[in-house]
Amino acid sequence: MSVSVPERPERIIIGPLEILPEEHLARVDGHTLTLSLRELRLLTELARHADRIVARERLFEMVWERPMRAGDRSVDVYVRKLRVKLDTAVPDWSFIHTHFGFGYRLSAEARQPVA
Amino acid sequence: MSVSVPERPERIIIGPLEILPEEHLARVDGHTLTLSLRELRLLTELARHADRIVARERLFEMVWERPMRAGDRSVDVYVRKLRVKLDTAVPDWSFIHTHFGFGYRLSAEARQPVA
DNA sequence: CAGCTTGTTCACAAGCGCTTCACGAGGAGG
DNA sequence: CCTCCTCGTGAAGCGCTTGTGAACAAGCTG
Repeated sequence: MSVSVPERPERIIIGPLEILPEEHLARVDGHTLTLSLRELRLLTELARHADRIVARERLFEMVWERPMRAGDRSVDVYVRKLRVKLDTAVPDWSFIHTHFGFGYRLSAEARQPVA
Repeated sequence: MSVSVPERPERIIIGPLEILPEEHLARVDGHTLTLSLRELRLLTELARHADRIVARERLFEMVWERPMRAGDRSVDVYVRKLRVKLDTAVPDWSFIHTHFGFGYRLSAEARQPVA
């Protein structure tokens, strides 16, 4: 049997980004993001593996909970949705980085100040 | 039969440079480098032979997994790509050193402070 | 039923990686 | 100093991967 330990709610912090998966909530630099279920789950899984590269297939399996069909572009499409929302909220940070041929990596990186 | 030993992932450290081949990841001084497959493999092989000179032909065979044709300049081209990326990330260190007529050697060396 | 949101899928545009060339600079040896 | 060979460097061509906008269907709400 399992003894239930009173677990504190998961709370992930990546630079100015804060995610509370149980609360379906993500904030960045004060702003609360309006994310759909898929968007939040994708962001959460990326955040749980922050600073590491996560393969598309792995991301898909974690978020969609089924194997990814070859050629499925869903992950890309949702990465884009997240990028747009994050970028709108905090234009001077970039979070989701593409690793060509491998997958994506979430890291908070300050962006070049505008010239 | 074989007893499976839980192997820890390979992790190579050369001064401020850290390489995690299985994760397709290399960091230097905190920054995650954006490397292509070839770049990462070349860097990995150089790093596995750190502080020793590795002949072009050997490098080519380890990275490309086929014999090198005479006159092939691929190794040089990729060495350059790595140098540019490393130098952009940490300008005050130099890593890949040319040994004329022999090959290349990876060592972390502090560079002259700018005049 | 009409209007909105989410999720999925397409098709095209854009970008990136790999390879190969070409030319110039830099060492080595006479 | 001259010549030959090695290495540094920039760029073009091709194919494949990723970015992006939009259409379409399903579900929810008033």
